[in-house]
Amino acid sequence: MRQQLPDMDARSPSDNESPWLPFESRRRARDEKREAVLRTAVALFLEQGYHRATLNDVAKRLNITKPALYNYFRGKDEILFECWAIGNELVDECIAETSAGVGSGLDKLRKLTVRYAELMTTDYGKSLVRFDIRDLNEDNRKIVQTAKRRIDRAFRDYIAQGVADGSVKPCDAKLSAFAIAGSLNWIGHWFQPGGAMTGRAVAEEFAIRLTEGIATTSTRKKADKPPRKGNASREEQGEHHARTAARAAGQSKRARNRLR
Amino acid sequence: MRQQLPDMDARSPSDNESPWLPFESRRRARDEKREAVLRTAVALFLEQGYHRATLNDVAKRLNITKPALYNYFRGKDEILFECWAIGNELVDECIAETSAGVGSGLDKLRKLTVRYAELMTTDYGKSLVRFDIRDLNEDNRKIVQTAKRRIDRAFRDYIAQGVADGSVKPCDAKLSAFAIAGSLNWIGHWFQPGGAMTGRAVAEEFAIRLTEGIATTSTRKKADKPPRKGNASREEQGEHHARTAARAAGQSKRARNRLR
DNA sequence: CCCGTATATTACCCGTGGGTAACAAATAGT
DNA sequence: ACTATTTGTTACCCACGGGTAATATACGGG
Repeated sequence: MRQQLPDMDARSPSDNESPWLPFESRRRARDEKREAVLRTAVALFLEQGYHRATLNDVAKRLNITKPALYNYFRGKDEILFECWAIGNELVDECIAETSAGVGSGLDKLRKLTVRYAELMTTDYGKSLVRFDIRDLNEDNRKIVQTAKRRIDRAFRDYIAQGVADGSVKPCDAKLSAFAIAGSLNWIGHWFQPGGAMTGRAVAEEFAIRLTEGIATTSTRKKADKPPRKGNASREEQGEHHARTAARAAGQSKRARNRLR
Repeated sequence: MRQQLPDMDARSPSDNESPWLPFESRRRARDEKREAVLRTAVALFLEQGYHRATLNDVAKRLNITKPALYNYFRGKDEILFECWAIGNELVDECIAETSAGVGSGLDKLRKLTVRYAELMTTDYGKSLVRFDIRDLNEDNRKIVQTAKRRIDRAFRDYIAQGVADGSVKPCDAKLSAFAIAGSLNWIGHWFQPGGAMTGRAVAEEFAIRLTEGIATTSTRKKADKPPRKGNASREEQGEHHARTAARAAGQSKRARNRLR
């Protein structure tokens, strides 16, 4: 009786994909649905704010009803935490990649800055800085706090390393890290896709701007030509999607938070 | 019957002053109480977050009960807005003072940066960046958005002015302003009084650090000696308190938001 | 001394939204 | 086909907190 026109849903195979087509054909992999919930939730939490966004809103956007969400999560705060956790995995990958690479302290600082900045233009990245830690339960709050310290440590270590190898002017690593990370975190508050600049463009601009104050070498090597259409940046975009896919596949640990 | 021991309250004349001594002697200037509500509310909203902090909490901390708050405010969101408005007045004063002064674009940018940074270490300053605009009604939200644009404009104008007069390297004023203001705004998220550095110390460090990247002249003139005990900085502290007092007295416009 | 106004209290309303219970439909295995 | 399991649904509970009504207390002016 509620068989509303299937044409409406067949119109877009990967539009803003919800695995739950209105009522029928809801056979699908569990984890796929779980991730769909998180995608929708993080978007809604960012749009409306965690407290204004209700679970009914989340469910409605997925063509299901609120109690169905409880098949995948214990409650609202767990959804919040899982959204954050995905963002955190992405940050961890940034740090891991950067640390694995070669280069001076300044090089690594810049590399991390670019990656982190671009992450801040995505939903899961924003969740790292716009969600309120106090909405989590005791355990998860501790996890988040520890992770935040880890990120801060990464910035600080690269700066200290740069001071040691001469690529960075002598400075207070702690304060410099706060200054840089703060500026990057703030991106998560104002960036909106669809604006004048892409996330990648913003990231590259910020990386230069934020590090040129403490670098010993001048940053002004190339002219101000916009880095559009460079095959290098195109390649990196591909890499980005590869990373996202890899994360989706390798969510190993969190994936078995299942209970039932 | 509820005459709880007056010793407990007589112990501290200016401790964490609430004009409502437990039950008696509640004759006091109206505006003084109104401001006390705001002081308490902003502190609580920052501690707990706006949605977790209840009006009962606010009232309890003032030794009164929830409905009494409605003698001074129409509702919770108006309290939030008024807290924000005080912070905004303080910012406006920073901008006005800076614009009134003399100096190059870089000088002004630095001056504003110092003042703004220090403001971010205070409760009312934090309210500017930690309160969620979406908790306000339509009208107030517009006011806040306009004010935010004004602040951004100030940073941008000083940078552009600096580029024009040669004190600032040629750069995209918009992005540079975002980078600087973002870093400063983030102070409001991590600074806690009682830490290793005072608000003023953080402010001065950030002002140097954030502007040295775009300045044409090197910032490294004086050594790293902490600027304590300088008569100039002492004078500025005095000036700061004078400003605070002036604001308390001259809240002219908002003060007659009275209705009844 | 009495009354009006301001300001506080107690008692209450009620919308909201997270969470649960009971039940139904689809799926997979045998 | 029959049944167990998964995964939905509908209907409900109830704690919480913003907001209001009715009322009491203090103060200030005639």
